[in-house]
Amino acid sequence: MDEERIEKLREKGIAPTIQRLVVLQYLEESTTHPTVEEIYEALKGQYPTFSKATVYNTLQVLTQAGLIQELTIEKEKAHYDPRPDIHHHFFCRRCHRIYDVEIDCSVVKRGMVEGHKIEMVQAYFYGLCARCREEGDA
Amino acid sequence: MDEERIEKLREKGIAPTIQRLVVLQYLEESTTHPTVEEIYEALKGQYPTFSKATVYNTLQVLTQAGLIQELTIEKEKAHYDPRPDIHHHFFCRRCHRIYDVEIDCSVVKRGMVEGHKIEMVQAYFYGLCARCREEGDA
DNA sequence: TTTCAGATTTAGAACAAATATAAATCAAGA
DNA sequence: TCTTGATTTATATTTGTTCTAAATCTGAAA
Ligand SMILES: [Mn+2]
Ligand SMILES: [Mn+2]
Ligand SMILES: [Zn+2]
Ligand SMILES: [Zn+2]
Repeated sequence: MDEERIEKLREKGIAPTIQRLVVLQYLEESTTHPTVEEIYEALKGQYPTFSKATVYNTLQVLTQAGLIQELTIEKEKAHYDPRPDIHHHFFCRRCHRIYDVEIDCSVVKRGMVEGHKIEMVQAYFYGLCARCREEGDA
Repeated sequence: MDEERIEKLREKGIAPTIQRLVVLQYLEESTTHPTVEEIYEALKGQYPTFSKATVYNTLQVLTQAGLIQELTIEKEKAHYDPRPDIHHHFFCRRCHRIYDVEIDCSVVKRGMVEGHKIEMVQAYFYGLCARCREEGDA
């Protein structure tokens, strides 16, 4: 059930509309850090009048509320992550998959770098992923 | 003199045209991690027929050659960094300044994370910079 | 129940960064 | 000097995102 999800939104003062619940559910069930386009394409069939503007609006609302986070790992388009906590990511240049990476960095924990107060962190590793490395070369 | 700069380009097989030298020099003398717009605005007066397309082309060539690097620290627009080596950055939400941050991360040094081969790294810290913190609050 | 007001959704226009295109210019070697 | 390929340039196009204004929905008040 999405009772949990409804509660999650209510706690942040966000009206739990069907559209918002569907976007949040899709994100939470995904592991790929999807883009707006991917979210929209996946959900538009399910809901006839569903609009891309709503996807943008919803993701903005959820991000601002700290329920999800936005990744700028690709220059061209934003990706979205159902996990709002600080964690790192790996982007494969071959298959374009985005992996979560579990590392804990002492600097992040300290909350300060060179006198600057850290409020958010994004760390992106780029290269060739394990899966792609096993297959063909380069 | 820009003899050094000419040599730098030649080593990478890049023809040292005036436009490329001027862009590279501007970048090397900057400390702000400028955008295409900023680079173009700063240089267009200096060179009458200078074009924004050339700035885009040049930055792409220099980035691919590994002479500079591109930062996706802001979703809206790319910033450019004369230092091609791995180092981290801090972005101030108040003044929008981008600071270099000198940290060395053991994961980066190892060159591997969870089976994925690391070829490049971008780590972005966001928050309130030292300068802004001293001044007004929030 | 009906009415109303504010929030939300929606379609499409507008915007901005970046890329693609094709003509003009340049530079080096024959 | 002529030729050829690389580079620059102006402009058009593309793409992701934001803005706008009308339509729709929802919940409270009458
Ligand atoms: Mn993640
Ligand atoms: Mn830097
Ligand atoms: Zn891969
Ligand atoms: Zn600041």
